[in-house]
Amino acid sequence: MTGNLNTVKTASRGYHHGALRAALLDAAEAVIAERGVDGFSLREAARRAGVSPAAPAHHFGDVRGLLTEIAALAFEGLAAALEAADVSVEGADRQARMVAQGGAYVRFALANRARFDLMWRSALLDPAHARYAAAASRAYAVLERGALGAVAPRPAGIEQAAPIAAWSIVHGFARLLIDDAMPAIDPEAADIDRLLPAVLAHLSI
Amino acid sequence: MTGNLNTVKTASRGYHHGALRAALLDAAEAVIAERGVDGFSLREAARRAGVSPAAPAHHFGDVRGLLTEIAALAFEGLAAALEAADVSVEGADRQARMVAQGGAYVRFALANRARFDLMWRSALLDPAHARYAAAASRAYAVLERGALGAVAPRPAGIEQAAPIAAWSIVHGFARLLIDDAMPAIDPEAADIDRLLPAVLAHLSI
DNA sequence: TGTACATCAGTGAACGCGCGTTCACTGATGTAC
DNA sequence: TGTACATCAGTGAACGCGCGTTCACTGATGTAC
Repeated sequence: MTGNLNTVKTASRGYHHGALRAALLDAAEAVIAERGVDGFSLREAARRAGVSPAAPAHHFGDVRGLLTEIAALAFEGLAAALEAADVSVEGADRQARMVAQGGAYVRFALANRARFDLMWRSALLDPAHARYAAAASRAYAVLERGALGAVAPRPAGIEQAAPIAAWSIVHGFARLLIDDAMPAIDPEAADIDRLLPAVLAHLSI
Repeated sequence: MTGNLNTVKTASRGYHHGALRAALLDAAEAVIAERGVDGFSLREAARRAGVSPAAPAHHFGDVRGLLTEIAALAFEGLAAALEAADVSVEGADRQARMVAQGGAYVRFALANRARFDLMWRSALLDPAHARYAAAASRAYAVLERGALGAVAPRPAGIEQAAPIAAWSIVHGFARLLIDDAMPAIDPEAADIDRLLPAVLAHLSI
């Protein structure tokens, strides 16, 4: 958790909270970060926001609504991180842009483990949620642009193998780290900074 | 689910079941396949095996024990699939072996979605479980051998970037498919058979 | 071959738990006139 | 500027639920002699 990203103001708190929606999002993010996605509960989030268990319904409908909102915010954060990485290598060739974006993708996942986990738990999310769907496809569009190059003509053939390959390798690397599948490597340490470029070097776009 | 893999015999069933351990594993696999990992419950597995909710404890200790056993079986299945793929391309070059194993990896994941999901849910599993740990590292060893080549001298440098790159790309591709992150692609259809080689073509080992 | 007995693999009722959601409600806010 | 009133955002108690595990128990099995 990176803090009260969603809290606009801390109200003096009478009967009406004033900024409960944001407070609930913050609390829920904290619960997920501490206990993992499986350890999340709506009641616990309400408890931390200092509010009755029935309160969240006014803002999010049900649990799924709250979780999907969080996933949407996470996708927006990922898209922004990818875009920033792309801007930072303006004018470079496709391979360089891909490496820059790939690094941003993995760094985002490691810095937001629980959030990243939630993003892909589709069983818990509402696919009809507009903001969520928009954010997810925006993130993919940014990634695709980086991998294909802004001016590369889209081959008329089947699916885009190049961006899928790029997405797959960074996603797989991030997931294996997050799921503790590579115990020899410490995700917190500088290992990643050395290993990631070496891994991405095996990808030719 | 591929069926009663674990059922050795169907006992006539008196007070003692006769093959309850295997029956519980089968039932648990069925529950996970139907309802997903999050939808699993020990009671439901016991119910399906026709047995009291206290019975599983005699064979697996607790839920974690049962789930870890299933994950261990899944890792053994994955290792076997990878090995079979490797044998089928005996003598070919590293790239060809990598593609063969990569295909086997993705096919295993798609044919065993819930099982594959469970394999990486480390929060639910017991890392001290001997069979599980052994099966997981065996699977990785097979993959590494395929990616590096049996005779390739291990570079004395840092971590093995090549096998990690190969693992990452196939793992990422499989996960994105399983998590419904690529809605344009139907994991069941022949799409995969066309797309996967094109994706793996971007990986140079 | 028969018998005593330890061990094993089940039972089923009960435990306490925390959950998401519903319900009738009430206090606060803000708008129309 | 004051007042009536609709709407909004909370309360807190209660609902029913299914869960994993514990417990004292009992029926079946198999082994020693």
